[in-house]
Amino acid sequence: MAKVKISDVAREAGVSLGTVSNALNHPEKLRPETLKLINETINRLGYLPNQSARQLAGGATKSFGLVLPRLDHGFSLQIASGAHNEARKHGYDLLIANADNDDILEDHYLRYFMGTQMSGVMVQPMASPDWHPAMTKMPVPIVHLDIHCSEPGYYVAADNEAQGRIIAELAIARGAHHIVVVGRAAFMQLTLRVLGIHKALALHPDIKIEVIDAGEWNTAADGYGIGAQIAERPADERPDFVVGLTDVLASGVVSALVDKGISVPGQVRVAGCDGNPLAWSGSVPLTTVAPPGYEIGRKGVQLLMEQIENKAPAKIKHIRVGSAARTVTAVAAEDINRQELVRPFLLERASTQASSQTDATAINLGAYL
Amino acid sequence: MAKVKISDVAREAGVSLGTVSNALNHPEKLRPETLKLINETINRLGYLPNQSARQLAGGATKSFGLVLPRLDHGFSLQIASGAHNEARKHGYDLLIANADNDDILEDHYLRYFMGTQMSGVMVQPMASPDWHPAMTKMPVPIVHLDIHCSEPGYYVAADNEAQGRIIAELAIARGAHHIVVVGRAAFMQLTLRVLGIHKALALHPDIKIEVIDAGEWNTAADGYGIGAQIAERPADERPDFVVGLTDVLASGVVSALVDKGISVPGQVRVAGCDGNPLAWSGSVPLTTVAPPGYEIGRKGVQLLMEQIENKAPAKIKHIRVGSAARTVTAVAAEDINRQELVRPFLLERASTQASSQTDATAINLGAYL
DNA sequence: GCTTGTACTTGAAACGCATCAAAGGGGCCG
DNA sequence: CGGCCCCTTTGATGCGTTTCAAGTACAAGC
Repeated sequence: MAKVKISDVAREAGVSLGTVSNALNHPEKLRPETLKLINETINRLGYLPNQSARQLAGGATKSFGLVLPRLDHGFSLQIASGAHNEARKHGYDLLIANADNDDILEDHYLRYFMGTQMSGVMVQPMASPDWHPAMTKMPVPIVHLDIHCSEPGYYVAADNEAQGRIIAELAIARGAHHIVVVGRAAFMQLTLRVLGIHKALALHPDIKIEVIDAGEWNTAADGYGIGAQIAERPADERPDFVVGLTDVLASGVVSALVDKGISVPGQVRVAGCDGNPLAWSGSVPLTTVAPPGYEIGRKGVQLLMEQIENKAPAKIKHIRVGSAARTVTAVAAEDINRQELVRPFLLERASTQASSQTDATAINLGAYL
Repeated sequence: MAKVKISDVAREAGVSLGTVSNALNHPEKLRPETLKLINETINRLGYLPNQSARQLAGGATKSFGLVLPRLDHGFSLQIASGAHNEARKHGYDLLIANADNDDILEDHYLRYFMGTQMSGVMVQPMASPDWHPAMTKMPVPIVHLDIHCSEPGYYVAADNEAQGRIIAELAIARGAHHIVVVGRAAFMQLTLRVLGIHKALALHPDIKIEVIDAGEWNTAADGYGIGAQIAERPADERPDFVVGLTDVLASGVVSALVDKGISVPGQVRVAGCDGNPLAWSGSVPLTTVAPPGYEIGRKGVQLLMEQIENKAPAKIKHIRVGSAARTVTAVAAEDINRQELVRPFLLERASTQASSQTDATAINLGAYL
């Protein structure tokens, strides 16, 4: 089980140590026979280069780190997917760490990546990174995703506030009088969505609004619990519009309401945020605002590449991806034939996602609205 | 931007290099004042230990690598989640790489992790690892997830065949005459599910079975396309039971059928596999077989720990997680009140997942059946 | 045959850190 | 006051690479 190292290969192949190294990193410098001989020896011996030593000796490797707050959040996955594809396009590896909704872990992995000679690091932070300015002065390019930093630094964010506004305007268009927002707003992004909702509703003081914390995990079960609680209220205290800050939450709410005999969207309308594909397929699609996660991941890597290639000290650079609020609101105000809007969108989205062209916050009108 | 290293900290703090190293790795060996002084200096200078150098000098670090075929597959996420929690419990980090359905990438990341002085590596392989025996003889503990290896090596797998059998038995219990299985069976796991279906149906030669490839990505849009195709068949060539090898696929199929005016489950019943939470919440939950992904990830890490602690050369060790086929079939044969089965299960699952007790393949009976 | 050039190959010097044997310092006992 | 022991700190050594200046061999040109 003793690990075979480069010197073993060299000895076995009868060449020098540096030559084996060249075979690995600059094969064009070697005579074809030598290269072939070395490669055969490598395979025969089962040699695996020690990445740590490579990184130590050679400086940064071509790989990026991505710290995500949670893996089971569809939106984070879209980010990961976009980042992955863009990174591979540039010949970089992407390593992902799950911070598991834990500030300390997030910080831990961040430092870990920083110290691993990664070429760059991306985070989708749980809180504003402003409280931790140390991170922005690191010797490794870093990009914050899905969040706005006031401090200097790179970030690319979706317009979460716009998403909230869109949802609120939908509610207004539907004649809502009492809106309940479900979700733990402890996450910056969700907070901004709530803010957007409040702002849009500022012009409508007659509409009552209520925010209910859904517990730490924002699961379907949490949504179900809150839905059940809403269902049990007397009719006049019951909202006529529920916004799940997350598709999974919204979905859970719908389950509970339906189970308790409340008609959706007859008595209560429900919408979510995230654009989870499962949410808008099935026989009864959920209405949902889809932030352009794929695009955010993509742009994040592009920003990283930019920093690497210019080697310039990170200047302030903010990118804000898509806020098709106007377009979408116009659409929402009309009464759409679901079949015409939803299905093509479902299909179109799947294909644009593959070709990664999508740039705007999109909305999908489902049947619960 | 020059990186500050351990010697800078040592000089600045007026102590020796080894002392700073001790502050990082064996703080208990230092006098509290010294420790405090060093920590302050570290923070003041913004020192970040170079992980590569640490690993090189100190041998393996406490971290595991996990290579997943895809991130947007709910099941893989459950694995990641289980592995993550178990790893953290032992004080290990978990780094995830996305192989993006690509054999070459999978191999690439595998080698990468192997060479990074990871303490252990896990893979959820796309194909049988038997074709690549080199990997099983590596100097790093490795565990294969969700797959059966005939070769010596460690693996922990769900009984995919049993899942297929369960679905098939459900179909039989529902009186199916013509079953269509939707999905790309190129993945080992899906192949096994198909195999299970075939085996269960072997006793029922009167039931017609058909497998339709859903394209490379197994997306909702793929499912929608196939659903549409099914809907357009003349009634007598149309199946009365559709199995999506994936929840997302099944969900897409349902969308298409409903859109085309085919009643579900009136004319066609639909079921999926994976146990995606979104699939079984909403107003119309999807029937789905849930392999114990969380548990697989957990057990995977446990196997890794076992290898590390015993330091024994990897002996053959196979773990097969859950196959509650009998129980479930019995349940399926009856006509269940959805409210009683589905909702409690939804809630219960969410909580057991948190406490990671779930061990068996479970099934959720939805409304499309 | 000698020079110049070309095409490879060599091996020593980092890379930043953990380790560990050894040295230092202080307290206690005799 | 010397000896001993324990607690703390030191710094040289090596981890497995990459890199690069220096070397070798061989061919072509004169």
